Amino acid sequence: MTEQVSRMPADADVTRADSLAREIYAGVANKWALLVINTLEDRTLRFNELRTAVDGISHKMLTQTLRGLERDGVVDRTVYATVPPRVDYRLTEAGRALRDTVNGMCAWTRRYLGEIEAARHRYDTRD
Amino acid sequence: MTEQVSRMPADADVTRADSLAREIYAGVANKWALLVINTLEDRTLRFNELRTAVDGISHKMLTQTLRGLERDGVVDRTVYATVPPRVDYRLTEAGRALRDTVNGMCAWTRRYLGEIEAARHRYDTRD
DNA sequence: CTGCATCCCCGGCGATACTG
DNA sequence: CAGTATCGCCGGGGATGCAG
Repeated sequence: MTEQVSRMPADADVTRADSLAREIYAGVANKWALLVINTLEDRTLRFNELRTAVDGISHKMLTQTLRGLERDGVVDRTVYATVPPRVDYRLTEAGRALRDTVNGMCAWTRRYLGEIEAARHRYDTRD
Repeated sequence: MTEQVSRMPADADVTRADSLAREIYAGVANKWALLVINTLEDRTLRFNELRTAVDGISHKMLTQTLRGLERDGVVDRTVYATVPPRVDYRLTEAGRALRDTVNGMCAWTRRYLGEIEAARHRYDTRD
């Protein structure tokens, strides 16, 4: 009996975990999040330092991206009660682990840059 | 003299390569592209098989994503002149290399699923 | 079955202005 | 300096229909 009633919740948990993973994956798999993670590397940066370093990102998108990463425990946010205020951002342990995989994507881009360019030219001039 | 005239183009090339890398990075760093790459793995799949497997992706987005990946030489597209038509998609060598790094992100999600969930709860119930 | 075009709407994102 | 809120637009992307 216990086996029967416990089966359904177990399956439901698997489904929930899957959809959660999907959601996390989708949240992290976006341009700005990955660029921010890449930029942070091992450094501790302030809001405007990040804003300058990421280049192309707007004030709003940076805030939004940082909130998401902070919520997921990827970046750590430290507020200093000074005036003017100062806020430091750095990667958490989970964030550094993620950064390692993100670096792999960067390496891939560099490694295949030439091939991709060639493939594009072939594709664009086909026929 | 040759050194002087060759300097400017060299710098320009670096800049161009950087922006190209950025563009490729941005193109690949999106939810649907990564999910398609993950789904393809080592298999060869037809359009509708992919459509079903990726779940949540629309007809239009799948077409669009596949075109982009095909153009960048990440996926290989094979058309059979049969009726009804049949089109097979598979990862190229570059695509498989990219998949390896993408798998790293999946592994990361699984590894930190619990921590992320906890971090979210902490964030959402702070104060 | 696969792919392209069209329409249309919702929401992401930039710009701007205002608090602490 | 850092963050929040509001507004407005442009475009991503879903739905649908048609072609090969």
